[in-house]
Amino acid sequence: MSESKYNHAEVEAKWQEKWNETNLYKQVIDHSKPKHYALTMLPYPSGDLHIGHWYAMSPSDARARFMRMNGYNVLFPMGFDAFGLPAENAAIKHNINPRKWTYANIERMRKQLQSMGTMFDWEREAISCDPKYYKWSQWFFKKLYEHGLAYRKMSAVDFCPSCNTTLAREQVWGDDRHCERCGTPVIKKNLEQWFFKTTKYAEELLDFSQIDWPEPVKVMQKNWIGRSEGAEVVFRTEQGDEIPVFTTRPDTLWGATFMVLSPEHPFVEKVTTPEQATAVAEYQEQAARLTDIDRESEGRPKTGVFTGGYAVNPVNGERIPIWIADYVLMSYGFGAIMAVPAHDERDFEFARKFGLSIVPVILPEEMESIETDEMETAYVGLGKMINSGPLDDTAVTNDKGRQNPSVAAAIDFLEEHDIGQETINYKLRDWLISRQRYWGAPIPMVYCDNCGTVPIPDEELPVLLPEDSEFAPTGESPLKTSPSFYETTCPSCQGKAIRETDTLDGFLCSSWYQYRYLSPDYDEGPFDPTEAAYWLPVDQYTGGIEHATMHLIYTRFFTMAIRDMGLVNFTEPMTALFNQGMVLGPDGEKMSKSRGNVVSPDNLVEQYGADTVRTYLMFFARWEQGGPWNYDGIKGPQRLLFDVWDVARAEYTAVSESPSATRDLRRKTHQTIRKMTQDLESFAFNTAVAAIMEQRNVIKAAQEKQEASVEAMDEAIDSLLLVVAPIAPYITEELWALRGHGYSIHQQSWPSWDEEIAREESITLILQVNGKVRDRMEVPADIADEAAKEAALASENVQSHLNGKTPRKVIYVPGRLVNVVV
RNA sequence: GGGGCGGUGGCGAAAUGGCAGACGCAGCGGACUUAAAAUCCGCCGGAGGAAUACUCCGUGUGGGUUCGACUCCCACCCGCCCUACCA
Repeated sequence: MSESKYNHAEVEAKWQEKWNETNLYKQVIDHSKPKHYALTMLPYPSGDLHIGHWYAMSPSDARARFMRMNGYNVLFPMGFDAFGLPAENAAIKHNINPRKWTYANIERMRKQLQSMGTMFDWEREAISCDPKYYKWSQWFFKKLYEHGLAYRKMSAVDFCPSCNTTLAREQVWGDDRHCERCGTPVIKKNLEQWFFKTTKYAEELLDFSQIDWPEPVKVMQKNWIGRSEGAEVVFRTEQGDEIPVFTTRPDTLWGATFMVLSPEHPFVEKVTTPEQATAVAEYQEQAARLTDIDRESEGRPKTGVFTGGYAVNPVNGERIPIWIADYVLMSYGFGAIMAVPAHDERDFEFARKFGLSIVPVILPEEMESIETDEMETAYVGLGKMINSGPLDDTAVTNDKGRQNPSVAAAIDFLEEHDIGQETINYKLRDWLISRQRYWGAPIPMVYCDNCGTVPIPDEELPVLLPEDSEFAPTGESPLKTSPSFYETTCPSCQGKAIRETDTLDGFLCSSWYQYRYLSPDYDEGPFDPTEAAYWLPVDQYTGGIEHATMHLIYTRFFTMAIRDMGLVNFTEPMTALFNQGMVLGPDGEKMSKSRGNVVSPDNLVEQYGADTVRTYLMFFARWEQGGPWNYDGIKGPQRLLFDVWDVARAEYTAVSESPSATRDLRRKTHQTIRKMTQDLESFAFNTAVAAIMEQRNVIKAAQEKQEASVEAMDEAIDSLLLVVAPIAPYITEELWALRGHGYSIHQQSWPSWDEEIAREESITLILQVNGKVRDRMEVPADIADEAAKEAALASENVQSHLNGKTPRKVIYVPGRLVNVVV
């Protein structure tokens, strides 16, 4: 049929050049069209693009192209999240300056991204390690500081002894609490660190009413934020120090028979008696040596030491011992608990082990009395309060917080007596943003003996990374090796001062990249307000679900914070989100360099061409599902595109034209347009490709038979090219031109369908008896209810399965089936 | 322990509560070819059956709702991922 085969290398090179020359993908403000800001998560420039990048980006690109053909003015930018650990570790390994290494990678990856045939507007590219970018990351840090959202404090942080750096909570992985990068078990270390007050927005972050995000992401964020309703209760030591605790069960307060402090609790030294000092110090040392896995694994027997000190239970004046134990974490609540062994498993185990007293204060409904000695485990169920003075007999239900009568009564009691109050506690912690690393944006602060902590004035931004610093980790911040960097003068008093030598967490840079894309060269502010007014917020975000609890919380927090500064006028950065699944390695495991199962697309792209690889990636799995990589099926999409090439170039004549053949072809054509529209709208790329294949099959058969009209064939081919264009942009552009249409196919309108033409004339009616298929027959699609039922009862097979019984009920499901019930 | 996602042919998968397996891959048989590749035609969940007649079984397991369940409900098993002594 065709003389020349499709040469993907030639065609792709040709159109890439033409697209560049003609600025086909330049995206500018156009008030005559509705805007659509399509955003896909930007990559780390840590090497080459792997198949996962293609899997994430080419369907996103197809969606953006689809929106453009549907009349939207689409912004679809790309950039590089170029700061942070992955880039730096790789640079260290290759013994080359992180900047040179990063930019070399960016060069390569940008080419690979272009070869993918994406419609990215490269004039909007933003690179987070570029001084003109991080100037504004630093500016935002200052803004957060000025608005009381950034503070510095001494803090025990997760520390990787191998990478020599602190880690964010999110960078500590796995059951054994290991370093995300190198797998080394994490230890604790105390350092002075900068934090952002993410907790201030904990409540608002729980409100998802303004966003159309996948349910799993919302649930994961909700769990991550971890809201608990309860009470803060102030206990007092015998020395008179106040020790507040958080509890979700203030109704068990009368059963608090001892207190437990975290070994790192600041009051430990104060409450410890001289006799116990040695034991306490030893225990603290031992706890500090343990990694969190050892401390936090649930099956591990409880350990702890008595401090010798006592506190007073504020509700009943009981003198209760104060212990320290590593099952109490400094990082949650107040780092101290009231222990109610009768009604908490952990406290029960601890009390039994160390012979501490157990006082039940909840009587289970079905019991007359509850005896401590007979308890084999803590009782966590419902019942009524006992041994609780004025609150005795209050009902205890399973409800949370004030919904529970006993909790409500206890809170009222606390507040009346001024010993505590209702509180909500969150698992969410403030965002630690200090990094003892070279490859990040320097934190723009100086420390002056006279003036204290002073921000760098705006006109002196950016604080540039020094070139003369060591960048390999030494345990100290690398910038401490550069006196020319840290020795400075105080912006306030002009006296000698020292710069902050830590750098910003890369997640800060990626919290606002969607804003920098608007105007990557703009220097009057972080983004051009004119661009922002038109494009923001992001209409459709796409990316992996693995970012559910870090990036996607950070960027929401960031946007809420800058909204409160008046920098933007919306709350949510991304209105809609779609999560694609992950392409796993061929072994079914997550791809990683350490596992050696990373798949490069380069060979495939060379052999099959970008269009085929794109089409295959969209076909090979449900997009939100992903799965283990294999390319066994790539021949399918390859044959599909070869066939498209052949049918679109065929000289077609209708040898024996028949109206019904024409009608059949047109019906399938319009059905395909409808299906493609619905599927691309809903990210169902795999069934979209299947629909193209069906249309291909129909067109091939029609060309064979030569019965459909030339007009119907032209319509079939042209609309096929249009609906395939977002998926396979090169081959369709070439064929569009070969068929004599104007440049470019990607600027055409999405084809519309006619329901009348798409409608089926006849259907296969399924005939069931008692829900089992017994016969089927071709009937007109618009068959009436009665006619369908009659036809069903007339069927021999149906009659034979009725065994002479009288139908009790006959159900007709229009267009589908008749079910005869006996 | 908590949470999320999933379990359908040899494989990837499809299916507003309505014909389970669309669309592909691989495989098998045939055509073309000196041969292979490519291409084309046919078959392709299991069992019985000469059969494109028909029948039975079949979407992790067991129940339930329904005229009808891959789909909804309850209980459980398995796999993957996240989280975890969260007071």
